[in-house]
Amino acid sequence: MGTRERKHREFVDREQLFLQAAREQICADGLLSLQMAKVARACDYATGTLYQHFASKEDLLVAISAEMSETRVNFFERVANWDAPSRDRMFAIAVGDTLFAHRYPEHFRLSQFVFTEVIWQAASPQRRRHTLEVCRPMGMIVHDIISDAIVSGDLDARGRSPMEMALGQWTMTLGTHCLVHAEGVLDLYDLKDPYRLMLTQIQALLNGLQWRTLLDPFDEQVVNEKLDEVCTALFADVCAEIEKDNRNARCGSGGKHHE
Amino acid sequence: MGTRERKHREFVDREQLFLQAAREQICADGLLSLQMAKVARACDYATGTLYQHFASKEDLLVAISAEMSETRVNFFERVANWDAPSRDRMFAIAVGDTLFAHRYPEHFRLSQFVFTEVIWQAASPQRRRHTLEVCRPMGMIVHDIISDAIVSGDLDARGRSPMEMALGQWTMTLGTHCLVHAEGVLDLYDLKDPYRLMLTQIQALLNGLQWRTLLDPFDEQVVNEKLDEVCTALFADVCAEIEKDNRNARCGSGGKHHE
DNA sequence: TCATTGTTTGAATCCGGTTCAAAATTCGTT
DNA sequence: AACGAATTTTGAACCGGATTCAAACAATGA
Repeated sequence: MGTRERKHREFVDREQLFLQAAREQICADGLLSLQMAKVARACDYATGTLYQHFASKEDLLVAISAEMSETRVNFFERVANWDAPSRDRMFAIAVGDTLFAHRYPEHFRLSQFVFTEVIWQAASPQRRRHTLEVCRPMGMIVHDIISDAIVSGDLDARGRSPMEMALGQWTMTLGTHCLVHAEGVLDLYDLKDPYRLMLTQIQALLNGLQWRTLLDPFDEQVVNEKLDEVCTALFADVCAEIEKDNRNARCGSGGKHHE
Repeated sequence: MGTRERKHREFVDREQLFLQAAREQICADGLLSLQMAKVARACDYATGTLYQHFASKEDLLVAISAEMSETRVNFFERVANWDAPSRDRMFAIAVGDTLFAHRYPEHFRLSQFVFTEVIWQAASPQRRRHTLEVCRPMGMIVHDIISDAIVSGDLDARGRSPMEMALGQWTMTLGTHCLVHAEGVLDLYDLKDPYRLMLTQIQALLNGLQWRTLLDPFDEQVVNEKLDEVCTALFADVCAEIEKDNRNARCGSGGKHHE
């Protein structure tokens, strides 16, 4: 009998509904003023029902972050399936992440908050485990790119494991996301367009790792060509949406920005 | 008459007292369970008095972070006054930060939380301004190192501003701090000793930027020598304290760790 | 000494997350 | 269809803790 399955599907759908509503509220009024009761109300359910799905407010926040991460993983997968030199794919990972950041500006803000001890520890252990599981493929894809690079001779890891080699680029992108969301910090030194600057620094890093083929990271022309190549080959749709959004500011999926 | 000054000094002292007590509570019970009333109580003042100093709980957290940052600035200053090649000084900045992270393990956890939109926006504008002001010298010191590098010919910035050149290392250290505090993430790929790995990646980055004199970032020997040089020349005291703490785990300034 | 101004106090208020007993619904059985 | 057990939903009550603010207190100065 399919009654158990139907129940389960309905449950999943409702969870989706809650997540969606919560995301919209965050986009509309900011992380600050997300309220459990409002989320439930918006979906025409009682507060208690919301708690059938999420052990706490923190748990809900982590769940949203995990869901967004699935989309992010999709960006990584595009790169994984791209037939291009290993170094270009590694670079494409970074480019994808900057596009993702543009397309879903709330994601890294939320993610930064969610990985904070206070929030992370207040989420349920299952939720934490699931979230890490969702994120794992991103690392694995990078891992595989580096393995390819090593076997193909593009990179000499000198006995380092692939993830050890990845750490520089990983932390650089992560740090850039942080910096972008740390209001006022970039202004201190009046830095513009941090993501573009990051891509230059990443090219420099890849050079420093002797990842073939080397290129001149300070040649705007060259880096822009690489960038465009990635955008058209892998992220044409995303770039188009970003273009569109530039007129018609949106966020997550629908709803107007708060202040 | 010095009565106004005395008043003011007492006020500053009391603020210090509150900050100290709050720091201790965070160390003892975690960020999670910091309570305004408890902090006031611990200092034998009423809750309201605490609110004379800090507009809100968030404001207090940001204030703690700013105070810790002053210590961090001191680490940067040691490097600023060090007579060594520009590249070694740039590297020393990163080393200093890893030592700082070891010495004050709570700082970056707090800092990550504090720069979160939710907390940052809930602090008073004055507090935010002051905090940024406290942090500014760190950037300026790095700025000056890079300027030196450029004029001395160690580095060709190719028209980039010093801070643009700094961004790679900056984000890499920042990202590493984030990663270290994102519980479970490093375990996913079973990465050990992220700070040490970061130093290797930074050397690779500096090579990629063509910052003279180049060295082999994968030669453990070479990097360790650089590392030791910085530790003995600039951070002997800190390293000694870290040694000591390794036996006798402490935090901030006194008080036992929570769970 | 007394009025004025400024500071401290902590009980009362407020807010929103969380709970849970009651109400509603579902489901299997007769 | 009717019944009752099991499950789900409901939302008002509960609770913890941040924040406020009127009253008490202390300092200043005329």
